[in-house]
Amino acid sequence: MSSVAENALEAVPAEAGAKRAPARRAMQKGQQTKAAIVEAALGLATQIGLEGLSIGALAEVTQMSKSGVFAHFGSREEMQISVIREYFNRFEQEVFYPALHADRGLPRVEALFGNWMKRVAVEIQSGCIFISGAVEFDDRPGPVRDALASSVQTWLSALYRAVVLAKQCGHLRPEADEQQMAFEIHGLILALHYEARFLKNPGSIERANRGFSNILARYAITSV
Amino acid sequence: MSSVAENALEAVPAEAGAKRAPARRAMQKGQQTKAAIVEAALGLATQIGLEGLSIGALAEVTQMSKSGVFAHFGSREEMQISVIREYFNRFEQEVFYPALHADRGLPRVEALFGNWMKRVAVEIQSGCIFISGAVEFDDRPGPVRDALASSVQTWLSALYRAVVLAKQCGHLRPEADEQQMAFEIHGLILALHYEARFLKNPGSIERANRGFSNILARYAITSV
DNA sequence: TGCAAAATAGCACGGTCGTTCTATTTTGGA
DNA sequence: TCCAAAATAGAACGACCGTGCTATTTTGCA
Repeated sequence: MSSVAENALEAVPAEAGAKRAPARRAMQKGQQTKAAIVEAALGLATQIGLEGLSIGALAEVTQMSKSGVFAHFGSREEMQISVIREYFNRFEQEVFYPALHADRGLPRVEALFGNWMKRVAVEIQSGCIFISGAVEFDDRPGPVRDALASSVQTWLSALYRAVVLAKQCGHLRPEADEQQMAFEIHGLILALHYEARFLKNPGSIERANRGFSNILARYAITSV
Repeated sequence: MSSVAENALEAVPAEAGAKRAPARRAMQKGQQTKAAIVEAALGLATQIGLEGLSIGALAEVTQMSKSGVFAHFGSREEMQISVIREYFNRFEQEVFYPALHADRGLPRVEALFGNWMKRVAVEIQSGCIFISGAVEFDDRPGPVRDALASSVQTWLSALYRAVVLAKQCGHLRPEADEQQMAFEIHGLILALHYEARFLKNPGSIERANRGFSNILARYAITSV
């Protein structure tokens, strides 16, 4: 077995107690509002970053009072963490779970990368919290950084385990280094985001896809 | 010839007029102070980002008054741009120029990457303005973004031209795509910065170096 | 050495920030 | 329908922000 975290993509704990509501009833008014706030915050955060988020701006967008918004979280940090959780959940739904329908091994790795690419292609316009947040919090310890880092690690570990599985299935050369391969894939996504979103270089998406083909050509068994 | 900017690493103009001082005399007091402020600002900006820079914090660090600091720039944006210029100059001195001593072709590409790696290895602790700034300003048009983007483009173009030269020297396979190669190299640097600085994953430097070897193995002529 | 000019300080302004405290309104089960 | 509890609003706070204005100090050539 691998030396990396076994527990997959269910890391982030569920909302700390969750008010002990009678199991499963329709959402209370408060939670609906909170969900709407988080939704709006997510939209803002992808564009201007987690640090750019402010209670005041959020209140304006949601047509509420500052204190009304604030009361749902108790602190700005908790609000940021809620946004990270929501972002992570959507990432999971959009990128990770659908890829599980692909066959174990190389097909699943390709599906993971493909879904990731689809998402990043959209995020060229909207922005990506995992990338902007990493820069904002790489030097700032605290619960927000922890939530962010654990979300990212969970996803990267899932990718890594898919690669390990591919090797176990005999789809990769025996000398292939799984961590190395995951690292190089990560680099392609980051270069795409950087060059397309910041530099606005055209053709970045094609280059990322070609880069992935190159990686496959290096690590995969060519003729089976 | 290539379709990318011909003019190399001397882009950023020299301080707008430069006060028309009688040619070359010892630095006036004001310029010394300004240099000291920029130096301090550079240290702050690499850690907390260009957006994290504040006149007040800068005044505290340099033991000056807010207005004293402010007067040297006239606006916060101009101060940020000064920092970008200084960062670019040092990057040039440290990464680009020394590599010109290497022979044209693959040796020079290797030197560029090697110097870049040396710098990023340090920046795992201190931070990199080209990376954090890209995230902070990818959605914020204006002179700061322009200064940043043009600095980065200048450097990436220099790298690209070195790759083109390598191909012209016959060091690369004829089917090698120079833009593609530069893109993949950029990805390695970004992945290194992300995984080492934010995630604190050990072994990232080695992985970036191995990634570069893999790229060379793909694009370079193996036996000459 | 004197004196204009440059550099720096001090202070105040209007604005935004997160947060707290205290009403007021709304909700939903008994 | 009533009423406690939950949700929301409103106002105020201290802190920091960039910037403009006016002294005051320092500089460096004549």
